[in-house]
Amino acid sequence: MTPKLEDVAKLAKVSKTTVSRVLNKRGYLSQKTIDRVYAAMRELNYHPNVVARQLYKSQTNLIGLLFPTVANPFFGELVDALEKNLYRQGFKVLIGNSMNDPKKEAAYLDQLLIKQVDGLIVGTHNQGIKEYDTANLPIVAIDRIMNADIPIVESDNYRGGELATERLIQRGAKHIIHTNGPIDLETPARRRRVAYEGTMQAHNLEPLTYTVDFNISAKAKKEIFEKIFQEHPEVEAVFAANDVDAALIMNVAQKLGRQVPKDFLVIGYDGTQVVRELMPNLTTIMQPTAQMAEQAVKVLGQRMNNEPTETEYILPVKLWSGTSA
Amino acid sequence: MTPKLEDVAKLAKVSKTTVSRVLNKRGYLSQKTIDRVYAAMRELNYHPNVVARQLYKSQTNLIGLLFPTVANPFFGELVDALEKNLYRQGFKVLIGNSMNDPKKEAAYLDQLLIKQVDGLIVGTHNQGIKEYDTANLPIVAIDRIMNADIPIVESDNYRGGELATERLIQRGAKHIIHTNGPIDLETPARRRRVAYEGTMQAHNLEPLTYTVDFNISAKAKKEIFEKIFQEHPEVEAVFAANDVDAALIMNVAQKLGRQVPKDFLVIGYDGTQVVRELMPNLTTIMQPTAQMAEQAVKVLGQRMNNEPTETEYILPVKLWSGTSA
DNA sequence: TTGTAAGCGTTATCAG
DNA sequence: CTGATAACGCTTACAA
Repeated sequence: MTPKLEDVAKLAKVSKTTVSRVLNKRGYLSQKTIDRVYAAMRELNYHPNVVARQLYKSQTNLIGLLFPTVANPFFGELVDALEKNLYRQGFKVLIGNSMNDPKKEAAYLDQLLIKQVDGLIVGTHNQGIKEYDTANLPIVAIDRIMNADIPIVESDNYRGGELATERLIQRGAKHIIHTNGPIDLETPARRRRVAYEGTMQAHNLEPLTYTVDFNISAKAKKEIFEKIFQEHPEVEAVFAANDVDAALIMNVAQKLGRQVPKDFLVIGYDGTQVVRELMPNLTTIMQPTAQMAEQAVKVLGQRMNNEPTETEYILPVKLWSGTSA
Repeated sequence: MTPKLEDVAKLAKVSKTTVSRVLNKRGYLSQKTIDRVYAAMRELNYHPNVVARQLYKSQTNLIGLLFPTVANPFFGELVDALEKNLYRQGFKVLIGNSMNDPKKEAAYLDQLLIKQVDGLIVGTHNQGIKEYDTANLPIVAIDRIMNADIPIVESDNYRGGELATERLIQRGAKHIIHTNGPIDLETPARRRRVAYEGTMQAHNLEPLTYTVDFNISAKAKKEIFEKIFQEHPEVEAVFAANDVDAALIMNVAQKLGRQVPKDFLVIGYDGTQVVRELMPNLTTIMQPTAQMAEQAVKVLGQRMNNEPTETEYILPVKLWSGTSA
């Protein structure tokens, strides 16, 4: 079996306490003892058992990350940034891709709450999971409204909606359609819809929002987008809920003979690095993923130390100016 | 503090053993006792402490995933699929984005080997990390050669290289350049280079491979790609190491006045779902991420049960036929 | 059908 | 400077 502290102690002819002291560099120790212990460790290829340590300290140095799926570039980039920040602080990352399945999310939660992690960062879109309320655990939400106790880190969705809409108007479009998630979801992304509608009205234009569930397949989405063109042949521009949707819309538009940007404009949302590399011509609103991650980790740290925090952190967005709008 | 087993036992007026039995549905118990215990649990909002259980069982039900970064769509999709499969088997996932930093990879390894995880799935590109050799832990590699003890799951890189090269030749290109990672890395992706070179020679064409480090920035990559056109103005097609590189190359080509596919062809590699949605016109080789994930998890399971496994699993690739080549 | 007690591998208190 | 020993919260022989 894997050697334990006791084996090292025996081999080095010292007590367990001493080995533990060497391991944690605590207290006074003679150099001779230290050397003997290290030698014994090497000889046995000893590695301390983290779980035993976790039990005693009742902390795991693990942070849970609950997101829809890292297969989506936005969440992939965000999770990557979170991991980087957490690693720097000595935390490792336990990841759960709830994939919009409330059952899976609740199951994860149930298991993570159980002292498996020291904290949680949540960015899923599911609603009404009651476990969050009784969760006796520091939590931070990213782009998701949970309950009054849980601080939110988000990008400036209102400004993003405004920027996108203004861009399309400024480019000469009048019939502009917006796609967004279900209206009943209490997500900050809803503010984009509000911004879009407000900006349209301020310009005496008629807002029109299509609801597109994010869980559905690309094929189903495309059908909805085709309907947009059928039901509103006058449409000149679309402000999409995210970049993948924007790409799908461009694709549909081109199939229907619309040329971008000559007679149809598209603007996306998220603007991750990968998407900017794959489609540099797609005009989009960039969410500041790096700063969001940094802020979330910082706030989580404060929560874990019982320091006070704000309830909401709003980070600035930027326009990525391509040729699609 | 959070309630423990003992508190539940006291409240229900039974022993710790009984509570544990109820919790694990083991042995014979009277319904009355069961009900009393459940009631007590609810009253205290009790949740068992996983770490204590982990210590006793000396297993964590955690699997470590070591990959370069989930911000890259290929690894994002792969990690997503791995998580899905592992979750189904009752495992949770601890993730490490080594980001091509050998120090970080070694540090992760050091900590994960320490009884923190029950198994490891590795897909990083770093070389020469000796910890893997002494690792007393079931490991499976994805698209990476580690050492003789560690089974590899990969897609059919040779066939992929062949398919891509043949496609370009069949489309009429003669001056075809291939980009690939450093030749000294013992990665299965090297077989693509071999396949490319073999296929070219079989058609009496001269192969030419440019080495492009994957860790470098998009900007640095673009400079290398520009050099391709400068140094080889006769180039008619590029078989890129991956889809992101393919996109960058297309971008550079267009900036230099080359029209795709009229006078320049590009074929990518990976063919993840997101990329196919964003750039449906990009011809590429699709790696079977879902099957690779499933196979890796299956093999890891066998390893963990000390069952014999093959040393190599090669899964079939497919061509995604776009318009870029 | 239920309980007692030992043990999982650490750390920390206290004594020397 | 070093060593017994209890404790972290759970599971499981073994006993009753």
